[in-house]
Amino acid sequence: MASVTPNESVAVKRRVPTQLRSRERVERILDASSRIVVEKGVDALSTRGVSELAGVPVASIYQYFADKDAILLALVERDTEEMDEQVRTDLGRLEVLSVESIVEATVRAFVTVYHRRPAFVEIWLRGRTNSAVHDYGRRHNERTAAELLEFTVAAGLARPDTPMAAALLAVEIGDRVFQLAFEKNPRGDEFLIEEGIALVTAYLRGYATKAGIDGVRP
Amino acid sequence: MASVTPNESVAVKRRVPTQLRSRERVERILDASSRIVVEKGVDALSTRGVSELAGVPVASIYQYFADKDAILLALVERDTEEMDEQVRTDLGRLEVLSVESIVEATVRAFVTVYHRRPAFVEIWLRGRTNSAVHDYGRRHNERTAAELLEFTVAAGLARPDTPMAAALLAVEIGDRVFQLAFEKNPRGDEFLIEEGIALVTAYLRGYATKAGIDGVRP
Amino acid sequence: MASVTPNESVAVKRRVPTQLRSRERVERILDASSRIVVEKGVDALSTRGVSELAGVPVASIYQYFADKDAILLALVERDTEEMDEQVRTDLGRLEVLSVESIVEATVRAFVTVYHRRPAFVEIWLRGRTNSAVHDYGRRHNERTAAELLEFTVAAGLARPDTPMAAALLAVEIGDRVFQLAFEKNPRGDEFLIEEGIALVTAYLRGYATKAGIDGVRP
Amino acid sequence: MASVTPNESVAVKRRVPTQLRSRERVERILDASSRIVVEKGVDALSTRGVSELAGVPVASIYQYFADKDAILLALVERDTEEMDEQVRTDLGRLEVLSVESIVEATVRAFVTVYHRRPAFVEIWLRGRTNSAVHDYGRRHNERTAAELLEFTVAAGLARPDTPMAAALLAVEIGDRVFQLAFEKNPRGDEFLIEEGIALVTAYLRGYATKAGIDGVRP
DNA sequence: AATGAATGAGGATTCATTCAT
DNA sequence: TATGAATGAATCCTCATTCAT
Repeated sequence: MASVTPNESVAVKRRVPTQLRSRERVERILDASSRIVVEKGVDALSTRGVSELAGVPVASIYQYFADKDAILLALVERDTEEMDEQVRTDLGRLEVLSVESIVEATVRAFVTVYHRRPAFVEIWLRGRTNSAVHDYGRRHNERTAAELLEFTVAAGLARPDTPMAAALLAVEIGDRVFQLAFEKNPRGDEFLIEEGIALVTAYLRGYATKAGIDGVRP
Repeated sequence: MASVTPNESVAVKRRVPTQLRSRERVERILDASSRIVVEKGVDALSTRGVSELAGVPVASIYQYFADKDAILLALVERDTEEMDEQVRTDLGRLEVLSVESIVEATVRAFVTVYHRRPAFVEIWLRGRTNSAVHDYGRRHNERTAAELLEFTVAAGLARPDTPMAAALLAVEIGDRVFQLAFEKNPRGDEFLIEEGIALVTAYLRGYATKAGIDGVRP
Repeated sequence: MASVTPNESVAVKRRVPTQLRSRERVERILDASSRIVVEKGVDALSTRGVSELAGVPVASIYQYFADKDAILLALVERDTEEMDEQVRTDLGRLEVLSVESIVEATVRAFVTVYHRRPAFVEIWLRGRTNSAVHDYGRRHNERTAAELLEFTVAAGLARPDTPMAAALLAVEIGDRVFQLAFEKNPRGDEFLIEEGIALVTAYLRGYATKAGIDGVRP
Repeated sequence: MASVTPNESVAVKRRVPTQLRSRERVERILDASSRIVVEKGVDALSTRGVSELAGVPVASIYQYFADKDAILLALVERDTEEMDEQVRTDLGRLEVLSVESIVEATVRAFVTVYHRRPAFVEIWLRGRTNSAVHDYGRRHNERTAAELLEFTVAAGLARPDTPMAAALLAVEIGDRVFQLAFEKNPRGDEFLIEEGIALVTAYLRGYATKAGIDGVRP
């Protein structure tokens, strides 16, 4: 990228910046895994299958991943990060902060990422039997709930005594709405998503302050 | 080995009506499967394992079940029937019919059966990766939603134009509340169950008639 | 073998007495294993190798043997039994009972079987790293020592207070003499065998009664 | 990263004499291998395991050792040398030279080293399936036997016509006594060791001169 | 109807070694 | 000299299902 003399450039062809090669291969493994998961489900993910689809020897997979679960986990992490980022961004853009606007923005952020990452839908919404993924999902939901709770309490939207379990329930319910909405429709059933927003909002209003219900400027 | 006349010997063979023997063996297979599922999870269900625990040769299992999924399905059906029966009974006993009382009674009926049938919890709430179970679950939820909708509309509690999807969403949300509530606590987390009832009730009120909100005598 | 009518005989062809087929296959598996062990050593024994050589699918091996160790063990047991039988027979034929004649007869019985079973030499004398075989060997040596001790004490050849550990040491030493004698020479180095007999006899004389040294009629 | 002049940087690289670095790394590799062998047995020795424990890249191991067997061999050589040294020293200190005193001193020297080097016990007494180790062991026993024979004949303790095979047998028997004595007891079973000394001594007396039996001043 | 026996296909993971840099 | 990366070949074992009897 920086100043590279032609000579070096030629050299590069022979040296094939090892680290780049690695990263590339990891990506190929993840992409292959992703495709398999999307097309056949989490249970159908096998090292051999990944190896064939990625064009990478089985043994080499173990150079980058400790075991099969690690692949799944990496897949989830990759998308999860993007997801969190999207939520943060979208929440940051809100012009009015209220329980409703926050729920809606969050849900929409999720939907955006689900659209962009079909594998995520498969793993996240359907593949959580795998205990690694399951645990990760549970922990992520807990983290999400905690962050949202903290955020809304700090912003004066949620009552300070709101139980963590309520926040978690809301997140989990949202999760299930997604599961349902993406069940048959890969784009997500719009009616269900809207109802889900309404449902969660209605539930959380029970823990909202007046500001949380009326809305405030950020 | 003892003194048995040939005739008796033959008679004995005929004595036990084949169909009865079959039914008994099917039960043993289901019971064994049930135990395995409860103790080790759906993925650990194997024909060999069932065979050993049930004391029935592997090959014989295929006399009664087309394949492994069929066992799981039969297991679910058995419990599901009991579940529906419980719901019907409990709803029949209600002294006041309202969205709230119906939701509560239904949820409580489910909890009752979950307590009685730990295998059901395992399969129903955790084992739905298996696509046979998953599909059955989805279909059962649809049936349940349809029946509840029909019932409440007929009773004048729900608005006639209530979309089927709303009823289904309510049922599915309830489902997830159970998943969550039984996640760590085998008796079901009471807070979550109560919040779930509140949550679903709040949501369904949006589709209720005045009677549905105020309550009526059955 | 017993009275078989021609008709039955024909039937046999179609039914291929299942049990016979099984036994035959087990033998083939054991023979194949035996060959591999003899030719390449215990560590080279692999399920795949056995499968190929025996012409039996890998999966089928597991029908007869719980795991790889079980094969080795079966191999050892098969030969071990023969070994014990040979010792018993040869001891029974002795015209004079003395420490010397017993040691000699026992050693010679072992040599006889080693000659007949080359695989046994490999497993027994070289392959005892495998812990299953090792343990079996250790236990067998203990049993052998105990039996010989009991026998000689009962016959008034060994002093009643002879410690078990001495008998075991003698057996183990004999074992090592065999290891050494068969190390390079597949027929067993005669000098070493003779010296071994002398050596063990000399050692055991320390625990012998007068009769044990002079010899008695059985 | 800190203030280092180019010259120093180069100097540092040169400062540590490559050969020293090598020797140090070889030691670390051997120490790591030793630990693995002691703790998990010879079969558990893997290049990766050694690499991790020694903090030396797998590939680098191949700079110092041709292959895995070479590591084992080096390990054995290292301890073997110490063993021989100990024997030489202890024999040199004897005040009376006789078959008995020599056997005893030799055995005790071995025991001393076994106590000091648990890895040696593991490899030498248990790990001789590995053919490299096995062969080395055999050769070492032969060398030991030859040296002892030469020494005792020269000292007039053993008859000049004593066959080499007898000396070797004695050494091998001693070897097995050790195997047996250290089998369960990591300190070596004292009864077995004593009996072993008696046993070997008794055997070798058959080849001793009068001086060898009565003893002489060195 | 019942079943012992058989098996193809596939599972994850490990390992010693090589090679390009 | 040193090494990160790569991999072919093997490892043992499990499983759902079929079929001859």
